[in-house]
Amino acid sequence: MGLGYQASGLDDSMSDERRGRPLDAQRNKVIHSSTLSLMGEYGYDALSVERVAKLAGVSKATIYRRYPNKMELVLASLDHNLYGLPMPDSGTGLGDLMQMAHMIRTYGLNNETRCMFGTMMTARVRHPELAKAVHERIVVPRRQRARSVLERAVKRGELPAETPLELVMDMVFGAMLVRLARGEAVSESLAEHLVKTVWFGMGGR
Amino acid sequence: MGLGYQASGLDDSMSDERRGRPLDAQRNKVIHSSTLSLMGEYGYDALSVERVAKLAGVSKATIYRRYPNKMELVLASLDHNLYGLPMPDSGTGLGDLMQMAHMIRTYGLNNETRCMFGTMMTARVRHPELAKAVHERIVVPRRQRARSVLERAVKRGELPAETPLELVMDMVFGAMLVRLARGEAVSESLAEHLVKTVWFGMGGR
DNA sequence: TTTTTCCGATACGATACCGTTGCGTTTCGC
DNA sequence: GCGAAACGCAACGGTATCGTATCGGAAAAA
Repeated sequence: MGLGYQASGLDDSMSDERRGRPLDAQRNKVIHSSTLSLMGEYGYDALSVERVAKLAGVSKATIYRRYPNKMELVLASLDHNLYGLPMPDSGTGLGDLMQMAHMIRTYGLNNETRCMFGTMMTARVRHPELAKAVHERIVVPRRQRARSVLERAVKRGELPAETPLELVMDMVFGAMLVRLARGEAVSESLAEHLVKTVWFGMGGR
Repeated sequence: MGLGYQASGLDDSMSDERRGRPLDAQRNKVIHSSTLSLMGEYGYDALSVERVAKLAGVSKATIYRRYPNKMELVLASLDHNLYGLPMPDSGTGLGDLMQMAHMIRTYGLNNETRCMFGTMMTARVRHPELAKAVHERIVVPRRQRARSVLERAVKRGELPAETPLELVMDMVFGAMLVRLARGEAVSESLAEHLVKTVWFGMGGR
């Protein structure tokens, strides 16, 4: 993408040919995680570089030595702190979908997700590149995984070939998200009901 | 509640006993609509009173003469600019649900909705009263209407008595919302597919 | 008519944040 | 060790915003 800070030698894969003391990789991590943590608490607008520095126990100059501005700091943090995405494999499509719903319910319904999604929605007009980045680096991978799972179900003949898979995922995640937005819990039985409604409503078996 | 500006005589229902020139009701309207318009464009954080004043063609002092601070301005604007909520009545529960989905699709999938919902999500930690206000004054009335429609369908025997009506609404609106968040359109046929999936998945007839 | 209050304009202080810079110190490659 | 660059600290200029205050003029109640 040609981001400025990469030209400064931050790129991991390339050998650092600068002479003096190198950037401390340990500090990169704490900066990234602090940034994401505050993003999940405040959202982009109310996130300040000073707070990131304080939380990370790092000087502000140390941050600006790595990234030219706040936006690049956030974008880089999004890149470097992606958790793993385990592929469910219960043997049946319905079981897989249920497992994914369970994972969302367990790990995805928290302040971070709500704030990150809220930021993505609010930012679309004023900070389109931020919205795009959150979408590409957080939303897309998860949707891609879900799509793979559902495509497998179609191949198995558990779902009709013409099933709009996008809609399946939108219904499951969307329903959970609006409850998260309202601050309401998603019980295990509700999640189960949700998945079954979508699955059988789509003609699954 | 004891809001400051009500003590200043802004309360509509009570007779204004102050002596001099009264507040211009015409200016109230333009201030409220300007506030909501900018809320739908920027979100709460990036909303500035100066911008509201400029858009409304009004002095900043005129705003602060009415509301003690930015938060009260936004809360009051949310109160005073609620559009009507027509009740669908197509004769069948499925038709009603379809009509509601159509209304959301036509009037609800825009920048304002996205930004307002995003603000509600992002604000929940730092501005809980704002999130609560958006919820109570925008979300709740719409959900109440949807619930009434679905309860009628249950009474008619078109939906099982034990149907979790909350979930029905969450699925329909949630699926549309996540598409809105991603900036993707909701076609007429997709909305139809969505509603039918929920309806028949829930055991409707 | 008198008095009270609104209104627009404008300036103001306070605060917060961005991004930059300088300095003395520390760490690392060579 | 030497030199180069990172690091923490701190200060800075610039900008934006909040909320207050002051002013002259206009409007409307009393």
